[in-house]
Amino acid sequence: MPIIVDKAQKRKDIALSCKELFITHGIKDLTISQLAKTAGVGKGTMYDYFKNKEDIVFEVINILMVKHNLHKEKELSDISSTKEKIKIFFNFFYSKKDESLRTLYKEFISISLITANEEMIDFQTTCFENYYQWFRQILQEGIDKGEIIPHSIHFAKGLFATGEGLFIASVATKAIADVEKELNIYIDTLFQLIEVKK
Amino acid sequence: MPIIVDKAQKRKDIALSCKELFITHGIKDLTISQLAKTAGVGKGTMYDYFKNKEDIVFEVINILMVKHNLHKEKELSDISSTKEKIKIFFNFFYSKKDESLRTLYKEFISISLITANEEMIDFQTTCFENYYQWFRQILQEGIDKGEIIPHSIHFAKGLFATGEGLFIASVATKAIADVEKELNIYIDTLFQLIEVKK
Amino acid sequence: MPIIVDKAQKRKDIALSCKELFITHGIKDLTISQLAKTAGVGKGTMYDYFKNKEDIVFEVINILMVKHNLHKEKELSDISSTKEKIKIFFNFFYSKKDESLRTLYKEFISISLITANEEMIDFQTTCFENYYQWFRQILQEGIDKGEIIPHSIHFAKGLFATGEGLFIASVATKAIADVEKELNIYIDTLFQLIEVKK
Amino acid sequence: MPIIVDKAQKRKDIALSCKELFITHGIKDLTISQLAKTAGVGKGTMYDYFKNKEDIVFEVINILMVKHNLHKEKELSDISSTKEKIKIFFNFFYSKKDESLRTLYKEFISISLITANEEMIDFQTTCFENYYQWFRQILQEGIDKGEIIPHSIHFAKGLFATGEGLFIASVATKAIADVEKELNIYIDTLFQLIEVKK
DNA sequence: GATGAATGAGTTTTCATTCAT
DNA sequence: CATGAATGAAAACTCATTCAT
Repeated sequence: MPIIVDKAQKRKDIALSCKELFITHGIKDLTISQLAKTAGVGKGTMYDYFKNKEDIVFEVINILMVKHNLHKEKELSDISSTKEKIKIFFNFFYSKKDESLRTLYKEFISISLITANEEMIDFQTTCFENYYQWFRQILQEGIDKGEIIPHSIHFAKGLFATGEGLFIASVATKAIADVEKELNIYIDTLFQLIEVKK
Repeated sequence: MPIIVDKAQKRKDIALSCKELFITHGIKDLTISQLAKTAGVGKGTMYDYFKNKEDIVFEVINILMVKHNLHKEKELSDISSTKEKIKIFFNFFYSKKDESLRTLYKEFISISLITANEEMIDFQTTCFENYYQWFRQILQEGIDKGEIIPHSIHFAKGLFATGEGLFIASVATKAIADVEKELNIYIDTLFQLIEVKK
Repeated sequence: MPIIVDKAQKRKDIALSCKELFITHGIKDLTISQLAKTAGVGKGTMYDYFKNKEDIVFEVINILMVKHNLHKEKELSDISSTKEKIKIFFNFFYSKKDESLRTLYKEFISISLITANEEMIDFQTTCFENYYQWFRQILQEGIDKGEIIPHSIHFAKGLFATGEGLFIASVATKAIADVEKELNIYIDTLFQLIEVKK
Repeated sequence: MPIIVDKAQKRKDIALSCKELFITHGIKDLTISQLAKTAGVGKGTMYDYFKNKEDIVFEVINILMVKHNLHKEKELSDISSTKEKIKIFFNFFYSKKDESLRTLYKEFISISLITANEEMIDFQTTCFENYYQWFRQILQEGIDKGEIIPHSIHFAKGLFATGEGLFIASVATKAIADVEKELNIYIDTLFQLIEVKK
């Protein structure tokens, strides 16, 4: 009787074994050989489960993202203030806890910008829309509760973009020394305008 | 007596010869050999003027950026409305005219995120601060003219980040079909809040 | 199940295939490509088994040295005269039979003098000490048999050095037309002094 | 009126300017560019005075050798003991004072063993014969003075070879920790045999 | 199902040498 | 006389991918 392997699970297992290596060594400098050795499988096996190196990164990000989202969802459920929710969301861009995912995310954006294959774009699109919907919902709830003005719903897309833009600037330049501070300034300034004065 | 060459000028000349190739073929897929051939010089000559491939991109971006800035400055001087100025600034992210620089800029961000050498970071920092100051000045002038509320000055950094964030999202995802529209929505929404109602 | 290869054996096999080429063309003028082609393997395979070109030479010398030593040991066992033994030992430096190893050895010394990595030095040290011990033993046996005076034991290190020095001079100059003759003169002169007169 | 340049002198001047660089950086790792810059002349000029890089090394060694020989000759003239003279000669292989020339000499031997062009061989031959004659003369004088036995004249060639052999072994192996000591052991042992007992 | 041995195209980079001025 | 700009051949080395077992 042949051994039946849960392909999807093994794919996840291999990807997770590689996670640490990706975080410590960066994506670019890793070879399939190293990754295979780390995962404790043969090089050929890597190709049974992944199309190529990017595909592995892809899976790792995917796993971490899902985990991160679950966590964030829970975190958000405890918060009632709209502004606070937005801030909670944004702490991905600076919290110590998310450092490894952030490192990976940075590299993933970099790869996405150059080698934009369909799957990557689809994945990034899903992510973006997921977060966009999140913002939409948070803002809508705030509007419904009368916390913020109805108009603020239009900031949903822009808000995420601002976070990502500041994050990238903080990584690629010395102009943003403290992302957290800058994000907070931005959010505070915005909320002074959109909060309903009672 | 030997020929004395204006090194800086020749560097610029070579870089410009490569510009088109970079735009059409992308940075990653070009080899020094191809670039040298295109520039009509030997491979060794390339290494006399540039440290490596990135250094060439660097020079190209630099040249185009300076040119772009000069042009934008002129463009802005004809405009008096603060909101319009911001929009003018942002059309870099979607105007047909800036497409090639944009393509390059995208790849440059990508490289910056991964191979962060000191020079690149410094260049990116200069760019960021340059644009940040621009926004600051535009907003300050608007405030001084009584067009927008004093508080809006705090959006300076965030505004550029929003532009860049939306741009990246537009490149890496399908979620932003029309950057121009999204940017305009964002700016319009924001200005409704910061414009001084008369 | 994958093919499991005896790495050490294959290393030896490849090295031996390259032997002839090294001898006829010299080390310096050979490229990994040529060597790979000669060995009938791919360039990458060469790098699977050897760190670099020097490492291949290293293995070749190693193999030939071991073989040579075994042979010499046998040759020496048939001889009883101390002087004759020394001569037998030295014929490495001129015998027709050892020409190829000698050619390689010459190049190896050359490399050792310039690129002194730890492994090479260790190998050379082992060789030197091996031969030194040989001389020591030969001389000691001669002393024990009453053939030569006890004092001669101090020549052990010097003797090997003299051989090597004359060999190098014979390769690098025209001053030593006939190494065999010079070595014999030296040995004969020395033995006239250290032989116990009966 | 054209400037008349003393070709031979300028050749010497350039070579001497390069001396330090050769000693500190080794021959192999220096480029003509660096040497030209160090000598304060153009690359083209280097080719006016030297055939190639080896030719420069050649000239440097030549100059240093001549200087060294003059010095040694003077040193020897103050000594009367034959044994002491031999030792004085050999201290080239370990004295602190000759370290730079020795470093260069080592590399020169290395080059000679591989790229044996006619001129190098001729130069090495001249050197060898020069030293050989020196030893011959020292020994002959010792014989004439009745210090050492007539037979010792046959050691002339061998003696130099022993020195060189020990030197090379000391550079390429860990087996000769203290060249000075080994050389002295060798000479002392030999002189016990060839000195005329009074 | 799994493996790891084998590959070779492809790229970067160096540097001796030439030669127009 | 002197120069340094320009060259391009040449070499080392990497690594994603294949495939026989």
